[in-house]
Amino acid sequence: MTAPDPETDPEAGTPPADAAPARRHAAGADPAKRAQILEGAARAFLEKGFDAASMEDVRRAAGVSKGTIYVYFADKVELFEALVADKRDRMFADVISLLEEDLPLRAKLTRFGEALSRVLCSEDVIRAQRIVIGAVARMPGMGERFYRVGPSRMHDRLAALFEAEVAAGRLAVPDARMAAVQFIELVSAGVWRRRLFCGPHAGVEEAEIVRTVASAVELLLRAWGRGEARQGLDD
Amino acid sequence: MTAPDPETDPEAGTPPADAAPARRHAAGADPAKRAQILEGAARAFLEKGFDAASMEDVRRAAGVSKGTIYVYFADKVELFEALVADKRDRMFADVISLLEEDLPLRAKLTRFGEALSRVLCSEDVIRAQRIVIGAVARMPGMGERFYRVGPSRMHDRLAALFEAEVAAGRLAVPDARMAAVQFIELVSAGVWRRRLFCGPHAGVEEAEIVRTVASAVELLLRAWGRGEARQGLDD
Amino acid sequence: MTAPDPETDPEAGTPPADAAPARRHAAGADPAKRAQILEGAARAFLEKGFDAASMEDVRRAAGVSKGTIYVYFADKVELFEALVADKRDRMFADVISLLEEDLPLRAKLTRFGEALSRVLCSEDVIRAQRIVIGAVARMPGMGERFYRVGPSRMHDRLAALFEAEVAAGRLAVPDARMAAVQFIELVSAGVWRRRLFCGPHAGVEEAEIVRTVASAVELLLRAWGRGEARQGLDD
Amino acid sequence: MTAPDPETDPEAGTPPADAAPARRHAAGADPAKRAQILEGAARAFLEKGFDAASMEDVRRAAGVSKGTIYVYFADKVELFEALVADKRDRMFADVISLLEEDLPLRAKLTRFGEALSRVLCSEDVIRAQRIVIGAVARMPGMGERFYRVGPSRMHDRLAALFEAEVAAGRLAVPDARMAAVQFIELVSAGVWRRRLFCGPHAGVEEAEIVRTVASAVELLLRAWGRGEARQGLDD
DNA sequence: GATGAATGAGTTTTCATTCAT
DNA sequence: GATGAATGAAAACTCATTCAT
Repeated sequence: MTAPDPETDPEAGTPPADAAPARRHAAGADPAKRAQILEGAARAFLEKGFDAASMEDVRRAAGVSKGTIYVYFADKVELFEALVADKRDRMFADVISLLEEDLPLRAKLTRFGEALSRVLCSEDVIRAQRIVIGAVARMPGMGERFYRVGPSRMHDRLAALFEAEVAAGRLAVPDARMAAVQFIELVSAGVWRRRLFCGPHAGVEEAEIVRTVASAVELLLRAWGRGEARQGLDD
Repeated sequence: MTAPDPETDPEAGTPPADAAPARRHAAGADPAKRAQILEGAARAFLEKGFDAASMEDVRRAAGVSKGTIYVYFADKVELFEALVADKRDRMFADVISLLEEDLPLRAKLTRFGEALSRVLCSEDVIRAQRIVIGAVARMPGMGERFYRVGPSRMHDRLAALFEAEVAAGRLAVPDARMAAVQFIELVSAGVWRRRLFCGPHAGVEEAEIVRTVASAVELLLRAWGRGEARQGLDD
Repeated sequence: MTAPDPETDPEAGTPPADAAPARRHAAGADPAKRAQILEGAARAFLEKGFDAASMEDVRRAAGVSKGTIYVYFADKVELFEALVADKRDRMFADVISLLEEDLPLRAKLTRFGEALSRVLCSEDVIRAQRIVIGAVARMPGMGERFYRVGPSRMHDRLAALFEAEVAAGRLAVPDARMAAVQFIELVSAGVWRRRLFCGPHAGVEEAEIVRTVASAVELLLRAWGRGEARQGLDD
Repeated sequence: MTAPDPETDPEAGTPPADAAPARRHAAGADPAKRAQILEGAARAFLEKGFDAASMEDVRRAAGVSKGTIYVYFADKVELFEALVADKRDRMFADVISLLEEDLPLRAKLTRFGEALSRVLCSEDVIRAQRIVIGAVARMPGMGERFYRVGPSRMHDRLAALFEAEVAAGRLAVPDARMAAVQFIELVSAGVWRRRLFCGPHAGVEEAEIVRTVASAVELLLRAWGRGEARQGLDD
C-alpha cells in the first residue's frame, strides 16, 4: 500500500538505461537525448500550450533536429503525453512521502498540506495542469492517468492515515475518504482554482498557502479531532 | 457590495442598441445576428475546443457567412472571449440568487451548494471551463474576468452571508471570507477536480454531489455552528 | 453501340456549367478556374511525373494559390485522377470517329491506324501514359479506367467493323476481336513500346508510323483479305 | 551478331574483381554484399515503386546498414539503375536462347513467343516495367538501355532468324526486321498493354497467351509462309 | 451590408544523405 | 570498413483572414 507502483501506467517511459554507459544507443534509446527533447518540449509547451506550440518551437528549445524528435516520439501527441507522464510521477512522489514521516497529526497535516499546495500552485505546475486540462477533450486517457496517479493517490494515502488516526482514538471522522478528499481540497482552497484561471498574484501565494493550510487543519480538527489532537483549539 | 457591476469589464458586450429601434442596423450592430453567431461559436468551441474548432465550423454552426462573423468580431480570439463573457454571467446569476432566499442556514447552504456544484460539474460547463483554462496562457484577461465574476463573486456573497450569521450569533467563524472560500471548495470536493481531468462517471455525479454537499455543510456547522445552527449535530 | 458513353465513369468531371455565365460560382465550381488548375497540373505532372511534381509546382504552373487547389480537389491523387480523366476522353474520341467514315477498308484502316499511332506516340501522350502506368500500383482504378475507355473501346469498335467486313465477304478472319487486338497492336508496332522507354527519335516517328501502319494493313489483308480487299496484293 | 555486348553499357556493374581473390574487399567491392543490397532493393522497389520505397525499406529488406548502401551506390537513383541493369540481362537471356534451338519454324516461334509473353506479362516483370516506365522522365538513360538490351535485341535476333528462313525459301517476308517487330508485338497482343494498366485477370493470362501466340504464328505464316511452313494452313 | 472564394503563411511529418563512433 | 543516429530541406495539407462581387 505504501510501495510506489509506477508500473500501473502503460507509459513505460525511458527505455532501460544500461548500467554500463553504452558507447552507442539504439535509435530513440539515448536517455540523455530523450531527456533533452522532453526538456525542450516542457519549455515550449509550458510557454505556449499544446496547440500553440509548434514542433519547430520544441526543436528550437530542445536544440535537436526535427527528425530526431520523431525518432524518439511518434508524433506531437505522444511527445506531449510522454512529457506529462514524466513530470507527473516526479511531482507527487515527494509530497506523498511526507505522510510517512513520524510527526504529530497536526504537524504532519500541516507539512503535507503546505507541500502539496506549493507544488500544485507553483507557476510551472499550474501551467502544466492548464495544458493537460485543456487537452483532456482530445486525449482523455492522459487526463485520467494524471488524475489517478495524482489527486486520486493522494486521497488513498490520506484516507489510510485518517483511518489509522480513528483507530488510535485521535479522530472521529465518520467517512475517512470523504474527509481526505475534503482536506486535499481545503489545503489549496481559493488558491488552486484562482491560479488555474489567473496569473500569479505577485508574492501573495506563499503567505496565502500558510494561512490556508493552517485554517484547513484547524477546521478538520475542530470538527473531528479527539483527545490530544484537539490541543490548542480554544473550545 | 450587492450591486451588479458588470461595467467593470472591458467587454462592453452588445454595441449600444439604438434607443429608437432602427429598421436597419449598422455593420455589426444587429443583436440577433450577434447572438446567432455566439450560439454557433458555443456549439463549435464546446465540441472541439478553441484551437481544434475552425472558423468554418463556427460559420456552419451559426449559419452565417464568414465575412459576417468578421464584421461582428475582429478575430477568433475576440469571438471566443465574447462568447465566454456572454455565457459566464448567465451561468452564475441563478446560483447566487439562491443566497438571497429566506431559509434556515443549513437548508440555504445545502440548496446553494448543490446548485453550484451541479452547474460547475455539468458536462457542458466542465467542457467550457477546460477550454477557458486551456486558453489562459494566450488570453490571460479572459481567465481573470471569468474568475472574478464567477468564483470570486461567490466568495463575496457567501462571506457576506457568513458575516450576517456571525452577527446573528449562529456562526462563530473567525474569518468569514476564508470560510466562504472553503465552503465553495467543499461543495464540489473531489468532483470538480476529477471532472476537469476525467470524463463523466456515468450517473455517479448527482448522488455524489448530494453526499458531498451534505458533508460540507456538516463539517462547517460542526466546526463553527452555534445555537440553532448546531441542531441535529450529535455532539 | 456507337453512342459515346462517358457517363460510365464515376468521375463526373466538371460540375454543370451554367448556360448563363453566373456572376459568382460555388466553392470549387468555377469551370474556368478548374480548367486553369488542371492545365497547370498537366504541365507540372507531364514534366516531372506524379511523385516528383510537388503541389507547389502545380500551384506555380496554374497560377493559383495552394488553398484554391484544395478547394477544387481533395488531394494530390484526386487532382491527378481528374486530370487523367479529363485528357483521356478527349484523346480517343477523334480517333474512334475515323472508324465511322465511309471509305474502302484499306483506306479506313490506314487513316485510323495512323491517327491512333500518332496520338499514342506523341510526346505529351507518351508522357501521360508513362505517368499513369507508373502510378497504377498506387491507383489501380485509374489504370483500369484508362484502359477501358482507351484501348479496350478501340478493340470493341474495330472488332465490330471486322465483323461487318466478314459479313460483307471482304474479310475471312476467324476471330474478329483477336484480329482487332492484333491490328491495334500492329499499327504502332515497335514505336509505342520504344517510346514508352525512350525519348523521341528526332523526326523519325512520322515516317516510321506511315511505314508501320502500311505494313500492318498489308499483313492483315494478306492473311485474311478476300475479294476486292485483296486488290493490290501481289499474291 | 550473337556475341553478348554488355560492354556497350556505361553501367560497368561489379567493380573490377581482383584477379587474386582478396581476403578483404575494398570499400564497396564485395560482390556478395552488393548482390545482397540489390536483392533487398528489388524487394523494396517492386513492392512500393521507386518513390514510395524509402531507403529504409531497402535497408530493412537487404539487412545491411544505411551507410553500407551508400558505399556501394552513390544515391537512390544509382541503386535503382544498377538494380534494373542487373535484372534486365538475366531476364532476356533465356528467352533469346530459345531462338537457337533446332526446331521447325512454327514450333520454334511458338515456344519463343510463349516464353517471351509469359516473362513480360508475369506479375513481377510487369511491376518492374511499370516502375521503369514511370521513371523514364527522370532517368532517360535507364529506359533507353532497358529497351536496347531487351526488346531491341529481340528484334535483332528474330530478324536474323527470319532472314535465314527467307534464304531457305520457307518465308517470303519483304522486310525481315519489320516482321520481327510485328511478331514480337503480336505474341503479347492485348495482354501486355492491358497488364501495364490493369491488375492481373485471375488465371486468365496463361490461356490467353497460348491463344494469342498461336494466332500470331498463324497470322505470320498465313501472310508470308512458303513451302513446308504453310503446312496446316487451310488455304 | 452580406457573402464566400481565394489566399498564403504556417503546420506536422518524412526521408535521402552524412559522419562520428 | 561498417554502422545507424542525426540531420534539415521539402512535402502535403489547413485555416484565419480578406475583399471583390
